[in-house]
Amino acid sequence: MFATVAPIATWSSPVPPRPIAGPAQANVLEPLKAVAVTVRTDRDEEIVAQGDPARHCYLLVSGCARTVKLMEDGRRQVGEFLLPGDLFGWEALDEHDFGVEAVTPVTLLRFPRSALETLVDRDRHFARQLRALSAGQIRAGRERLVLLGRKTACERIASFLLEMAQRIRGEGGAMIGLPMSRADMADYLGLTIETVCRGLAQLRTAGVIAVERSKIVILDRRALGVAGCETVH
Amino acid sequence: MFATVAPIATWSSPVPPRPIAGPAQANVLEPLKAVAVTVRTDRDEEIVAQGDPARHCYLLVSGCARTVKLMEDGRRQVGEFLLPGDLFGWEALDEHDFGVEAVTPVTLLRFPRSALETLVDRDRHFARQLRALSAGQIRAGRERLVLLGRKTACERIASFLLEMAQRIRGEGGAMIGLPMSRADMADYLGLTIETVCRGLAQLRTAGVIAVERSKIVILDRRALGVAGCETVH
DNA sequence: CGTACTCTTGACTCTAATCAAAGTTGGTGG
DNA sequence: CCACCAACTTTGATTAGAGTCAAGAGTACG
Repeated sequence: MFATVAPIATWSSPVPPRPIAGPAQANVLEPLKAVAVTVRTDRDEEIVAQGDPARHCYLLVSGCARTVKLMEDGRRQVGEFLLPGDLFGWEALDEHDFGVEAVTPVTLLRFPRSALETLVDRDRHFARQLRALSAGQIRAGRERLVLLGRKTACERIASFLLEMAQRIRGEGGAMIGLPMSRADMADYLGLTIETVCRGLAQLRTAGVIAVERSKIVILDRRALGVAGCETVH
Repeated sequence: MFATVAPIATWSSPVPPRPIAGPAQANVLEPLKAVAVTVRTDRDEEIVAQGDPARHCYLLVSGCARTVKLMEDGRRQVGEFLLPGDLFGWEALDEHDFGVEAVTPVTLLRFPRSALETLVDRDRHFARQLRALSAGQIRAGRERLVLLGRKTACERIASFLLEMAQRIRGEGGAMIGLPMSRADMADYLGLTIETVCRGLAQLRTAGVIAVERSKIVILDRRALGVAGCETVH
């Protein structure tokens, strides 16, 4: 079925906030790479434990990771999904408030937070990029507040799919391969696994998307935007 | 009743992330004050409209304000409450994604975002402070994600009271005067007015707090922390 | 003193969670 | 290569927590 679905459209929306280490920016991180250690991790392995002393920062090179906060009774909230080029941990104070776990096998660069501090003080250009990164994080966080505080289950799911479609940007067209399980999606969206399934089913029935496990095709981007209460960008 | 309630305790928790313009830091903003305009606004007046071009930043001097996102159908999410010393708007890209409204009559300093950019580039000390501020914002935002994504109504309310108690730090003891209405609290916590009332009533019945309109006394801080799922700091 | 507003409480509804069970899929080993 | 197993996903039935609707109480203000 999926092999026969033609690419529907290329994105007309503006470029998403670009990761700090995207192709065009890779050079600004060069000084850090000198002191960086490459780390490889298997699926579901822990990269940073919640509460770890925050000595290091991480730059995700390949794969997908999730940041996680676990409550004492086991309730779990996924903070964000990290994709290649995403930086984690520079904003820690004394310790990492969220843990980091591999969603797929991942490769990361690990370097001391002090190295980042030094670079920021020395390199005005890098400092500006880091500022832009912070601003993007803060704004994205606020968008999540609206999602978690005021959107319905189905709206959250639609918004999530749009976000992922923008960020993953696979080879061809509107098909996206979601690296994370339904459980991860649920904990990201403040829902349960079952509700995520039902929401996807509802969007499928409405003809907005096609779903097959982790592969999702956006059939009607406009309708998905409406379903997610995303004002047209 | 409230006049007879003795102060219960002083806070034993660590200092909260300090606003950038608190007494000790006031000096670093001096260069900005030269180009700043003082703005005064009445209760419920709009200070920044959602979607305004982001030419200015604001430093709240006195009173309380809320940042607000309105969805097309009228659903509302309060992003944060701004208290004296809080900075708003530096993180905007092209436009302010949230509006700002006065909760009480407020005084603010308004200055061009470009002035902040300049200061940041020139003053390493200030840049570091701004970085600390961003980091604090990001961490606070993540805490909110857990609150909105995974906590029950009553837990959200308990967490909120603790946050406000820390930030407002009134003259005497455990009594806090909340400047915002139940509606503002509800939109901050992703709840309805009625649910906020019921949650407060529940905490009152449990003997954890005393409530009278906007005046709230924390009778049992430990129990409130437990009710809010706040791991002991 | 009256009016308008906010807050509180009650009754009922509805969305999403929970509990339960039946498909799917992919990986492993025979 | 195929069968089996464990994990994940999907769907269904029921429950619970928060939302909605409604009415009344308390306050602040003119």
